[in-house]
Amino acid sequence: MRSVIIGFGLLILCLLVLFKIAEVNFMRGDVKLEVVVAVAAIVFFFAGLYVNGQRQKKETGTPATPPPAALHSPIVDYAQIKKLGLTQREHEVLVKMAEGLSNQEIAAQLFLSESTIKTHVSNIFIKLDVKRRTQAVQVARELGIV
Amino acid sequence: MRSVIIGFGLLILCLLVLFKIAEVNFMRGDVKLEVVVAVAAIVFFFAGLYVNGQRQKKETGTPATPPPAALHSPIVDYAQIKKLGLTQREHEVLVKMAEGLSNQEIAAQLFLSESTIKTHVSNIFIKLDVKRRTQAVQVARELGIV
DNA sequence: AGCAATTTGGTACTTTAGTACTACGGATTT
DNA sequence: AAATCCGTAGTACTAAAGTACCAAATTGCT
Repeated sequence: MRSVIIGFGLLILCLLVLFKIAEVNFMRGDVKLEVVVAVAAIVFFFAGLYVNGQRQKKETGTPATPPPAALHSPIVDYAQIKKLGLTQREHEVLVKMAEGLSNQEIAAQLFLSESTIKTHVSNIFIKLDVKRRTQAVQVARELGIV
Repeated sequence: MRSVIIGFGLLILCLLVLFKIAEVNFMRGDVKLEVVVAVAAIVFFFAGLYVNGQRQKKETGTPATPPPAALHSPIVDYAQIKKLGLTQREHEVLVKMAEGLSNQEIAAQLFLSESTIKTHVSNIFIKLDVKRRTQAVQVARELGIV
């Protein structure tokens, strides 16, 4: 968390510096508007890539912090998910289910119909070999996929 | 894949339009350089986020170390239980609920009728301030009482 | 281009969960 | 002794969950 704040601080600082440099050069007529915008675009594009990359790293494994009795651990065992044959969407629904949401609430959060959620839920049950959602959550926790 | 191309095409189109609008307005002095750059920065930042998100979706397989994850935490916070006003029986039912059992199954295991379990479950919901059993389990885990 | 898997959505149905009461015996407290 | 809490159980109802199908559009892969 601290590194994220520091990182962002540095990024903002760099951008402010670049900004000033660009402004000065632009006012002198050395640089065109297009170039300034393009540089900003490229920098932020990669900033976006980097930020998302960092976020994904946490979910991909890397026991950065030892188990502090974490509740919904960010450590997700993707190998296990693959082994079970769970799809991206199904896993997404499973996580929402573990958060205690109803089918209707999950549908609203994912901008889907309740029917779709029910379909996903049923498929999850088959793949996890369970009969109820509470059981599914229990198994999912045991397998480290939520 | 096609949607990505279409999306990028639209994005580029929008950017070109915005670009021209910005240029015109900028030349007229209506808009400041900062605003133009900021808009470009924000758009590309989210574009970066989106692109990485799509990319990550494909790489689901990760040979991460399966974290055994001590599920059945034997550490139960009795002070918390008391604070919530949960009785022994209610806590007992709550534990069974967290194990993914149905009301019927809990009734069978505790040699009670399903009606009794329903009564307990309803009282648990009131005390935990939740609406569904999955939510109750989630809250119970957070509070360390299961 | 074509096939398999994924995602989304639907209908119709059964089952389980949950709500809102009531009631009663036993234990504990006042 | 009266009041209160706990545990038990019931009825009658509504809401949600779950099952079993089907179907169509997308996407991934070859």
